[in-house]
Amino acid sequence: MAKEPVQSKLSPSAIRRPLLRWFDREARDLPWRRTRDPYAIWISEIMLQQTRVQAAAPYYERFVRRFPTVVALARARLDSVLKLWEGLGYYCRARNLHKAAQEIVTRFGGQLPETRSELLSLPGIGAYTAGAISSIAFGQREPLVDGNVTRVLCRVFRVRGNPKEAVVQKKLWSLAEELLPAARPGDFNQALMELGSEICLPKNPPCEVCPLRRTCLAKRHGEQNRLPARRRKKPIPCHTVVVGVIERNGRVLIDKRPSDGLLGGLWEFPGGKKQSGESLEEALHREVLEEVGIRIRVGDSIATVDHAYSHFRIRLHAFRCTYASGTPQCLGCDAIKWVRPGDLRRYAFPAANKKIIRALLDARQAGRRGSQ
DNA sequence: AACTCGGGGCT
DNA sequence: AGCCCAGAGTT
Repeated sequence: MAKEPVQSKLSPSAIRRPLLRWFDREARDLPWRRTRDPYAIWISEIMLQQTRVQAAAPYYERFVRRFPTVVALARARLDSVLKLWEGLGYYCRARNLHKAAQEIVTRFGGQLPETRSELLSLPGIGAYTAGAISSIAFGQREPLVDGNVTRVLCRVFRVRGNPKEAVVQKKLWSLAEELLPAARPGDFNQALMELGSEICLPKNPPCEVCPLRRTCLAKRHGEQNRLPARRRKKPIPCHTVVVGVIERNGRVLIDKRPSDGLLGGLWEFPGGKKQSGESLEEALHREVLEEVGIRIRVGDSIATVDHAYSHFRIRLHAFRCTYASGTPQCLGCDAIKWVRPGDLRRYAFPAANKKIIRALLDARQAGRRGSQ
């Protein structure tokens, strides 16, 4: 007995033809669509993981200009890769990219592998990215499912389960595979994502201009705003964080975060989470002593910054401090350094720290003007 | 299956 | 104040 198709109600060609025709007419002119270099396409796909096109585009341009080949990236220092990645988020992507480049040199002679399974063996390349590179860069008939494709398929085929569940995921991948044509698989995959990004929006999609308006089952049932099924999210905690810009002899102290974990490999000002019952100043004394082993004097506030991460948020208080006593040592970090404020730009900092740096340099500039 | 891991733009 | 984004890796 032959295996039954996952969804036989809609014929593949009823979706392929209008979708590809629409894509040929409406596809955005994106930087990574102007190249056929698998290396460049790989870079773009890593940058686009959980990241909007508009956010990734300028990073992509800078990155491929600075590191034009696999070999150039493999030879680069990780710190310079992180500096180029600064502000883009999910910094493990930069570490995996660097490591994968070195593996491509040693295992594949510097050429990106073409098969899905070989691509999957590289760090930072999962199911989606393996499908994207093999189909877009190498023209192979490999499906992909991302957030956009999930929304499109859940609506067109009226899939009502929670897309986070494994059984629903499996169904979506099966649908994507069945729809995929042998000709132009890369364009078809991009067309599905483009539709999710431009027409099949999360809320109030403009179905009347959608190329799939005649086949979409969600539209037929008026359920396009209820699919895909929403998952409830837990409330996220808010932490109070305090950091010190510690000055000594015209330099400030920064430390490098451990390479694994949150914001790994980036630099920051010493500090940490305030505990309940503790004042901001007490917390700062304690955290600085625990992290870099010195005693400080706490001065004026520089800035207070609210910042949201994926699964928690912080209110960050930054204080101007001066060194008091003790020898700086690397207790809860990978490295420490005294740097001139003007050299802070050379180091990769998290976004919340960048806001502090800006406030710091602005105040410094104002001080100079005032003294003249 | 549930967590961890950023940052920004839109509603 | 959530929601979502061309997801991957770990537990």
